[in-house]
Amino acid sequence: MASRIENVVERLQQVRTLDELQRLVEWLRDLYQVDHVIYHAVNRAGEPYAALTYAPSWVDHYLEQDYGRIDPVVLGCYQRFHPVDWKQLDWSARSARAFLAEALDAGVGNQGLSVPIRGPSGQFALFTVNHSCSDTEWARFTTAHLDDLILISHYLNQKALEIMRGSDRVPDRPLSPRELDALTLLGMGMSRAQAAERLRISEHTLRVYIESARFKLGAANTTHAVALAMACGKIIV
Amino acid sequence: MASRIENVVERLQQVRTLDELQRLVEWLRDLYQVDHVIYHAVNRAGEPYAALTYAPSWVDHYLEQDYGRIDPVVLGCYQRFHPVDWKQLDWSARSARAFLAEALDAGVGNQGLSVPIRGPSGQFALFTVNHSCSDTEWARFTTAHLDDLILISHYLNQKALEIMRGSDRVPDRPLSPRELDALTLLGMGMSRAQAAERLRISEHTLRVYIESARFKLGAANTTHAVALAMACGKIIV
DNA sequence: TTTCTATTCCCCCGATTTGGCGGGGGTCGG
DNA sequence: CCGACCCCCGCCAAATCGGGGGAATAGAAA
Repeated sequence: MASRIENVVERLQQVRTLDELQRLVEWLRDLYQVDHVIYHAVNRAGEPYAALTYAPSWVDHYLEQDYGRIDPVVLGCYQRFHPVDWKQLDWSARSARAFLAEALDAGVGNQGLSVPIRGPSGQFALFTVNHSCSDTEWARFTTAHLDDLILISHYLNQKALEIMRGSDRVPDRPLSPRELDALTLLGMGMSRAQAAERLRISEHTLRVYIESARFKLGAANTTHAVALAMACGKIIV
Repeated sequence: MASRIENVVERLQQVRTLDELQRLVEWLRDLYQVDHVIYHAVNRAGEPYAALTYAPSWVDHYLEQDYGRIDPVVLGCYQRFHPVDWKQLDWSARSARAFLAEALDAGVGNQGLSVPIRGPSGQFALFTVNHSCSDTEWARFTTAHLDDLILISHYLNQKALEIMRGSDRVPDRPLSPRELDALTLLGMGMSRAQAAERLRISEHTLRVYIESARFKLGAANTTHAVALAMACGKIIV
C-alpha cells in the first residue's frame, strides 16, 4: 500500500499508445477500488480525447448533447487550479441539476474528485475519480490519496501529450531577434508606428520584419503571425 | 528522510503571506541542500512575482534587461509540460550563451531543474532548483526528488494564487460564444470577411463582436485582443 | 417587470495596414 | 568569393481596420 504510487508512476511511464492509456485507467479504477476513472483532454485542434470507464452510451449521449458546455465539473475545474471535490461545485443552475440526474442514472457515482491539468498552448485536461458512497467514506478516500492523484494526473497528461504530439509537430525556421521583437510589441497592442518608435527603426523597416516573420511562420496576416508565434511559445505577450 | 515530502506539504499549507512564501523557498533550499530555489510567477494581468534565493543584484539586472524574453529556461518551459533539466534546453542562440555566462557569473548553479506550472486564465509559473555540481550528482538528485518537486510546485503555485487572488483580482468579463468564435477565426489567420462568411453572419456583425471583445479585454486593436485572449487561455488557435 | 446582454443587421468615412515593388549595407559559412 | 541571412530604408495602390451613427430580436438577470 505504501509503494502504490511508485508502482503507478512506473506503469504510467511504460504507456506508449492511446490503447494502453485506456487499459491504464481501467487498471487504476481497480487499483483504487472506485466506480470510475476518467482522463479527458481537450487539445488545441478542438478534438477532445478521453480514456474512461463510463458506459459508452453515456459518453455518446454526453458528446451528442455537448454537455461539456454545461457540465459543472468541466466549468468549475476550468477556473480552478487545485483538485476539486464535486460537492464544492455550483450545482444551482437548472441545467446543471438536470444534467446531474441524467449522470447518476447513467451509473456515475455521487461522489467525485476532479484534478484540472494544464499544458502548453492552453491545453486543458481533467483527471477524475468518482464513486458511490457516503460523504465520510469519500472524505477518507480523498485525504488519503490526494497527492497520489495529483501526481497521477500529471504523468497521465504528460504521456497523453507525448503520444499525441507525434502527429502534429511542424518543423519551423527560427525567427530573428528583430522579428521576435516586432511580433512581441504588436502582440502587446502597439501599432506599427509605435512599435517602430520603440525599436528605434523606421516604420517601414518594421514592416519588413513582420513580413519575413509572416513568411517563416506561414501566416496569412499579422494577427495570424502573432497568434502562431504565441502558440508555439516563441513570444510571450 | 522518507517523510520529507509530507513535512513540506504540511508547512506549505500554513503559508499565508508572500513573506512566508519567501522564507519557505529559503527553507526548501536548506532542506534539499541546493544552491538556489526559485518560484517565479508570470502574471499576465499584472506584474510578475517571484520568491527566490538569488542575489538581489542578479534579480534586478535580470528584470532590467527583460531577460525573461530570451532566458532559455523560461522559453523552454513555456512550451513544455514535464519538469525540464537545464541540459535539455536549447542554448544554441548567441543571446542564450551570453545570458548563461552572465548567470553563472552571478552565482547561478550550472545544473538546474525547472517545473512548469499552469493555472487558470493562462497563468504560468516556474519552480526551479539549481546547484553547482557534476552531471552524475545532479542526475542522482533529480531522480530521487522529481516527484517531490512536482508536488511542491503544485502546492506552491496553489498558495501563491490563493494569496494574490485577494489583491490583484482583475474583473474580466467573460467573452460571449460569438466573440470567442470571432477571435478564434481571426487568430487562425482569416480576415474579417472570411471569418464572417465562415460564421454565416455579415462582416459588420463580426466587427461588433470584435469591438466588444476588444473592449472587454482592454485591447488596443484586433491583434492585441487575439493575443490577450490566447494568453489567458480563452481561445486556442 | 424592467433592465441588461447577446445576437443580428444597415449606413458612411478616413486612417491605418498591407503587400508588392525597389534599393542599400553588414556578417557568416561553404 | 558568393550565396544566404540579418539589418535598414523608400514609394504606391488597394484592402483592411477602427470608429461614428443607428435598430431589431430574444433571453437572462435583477
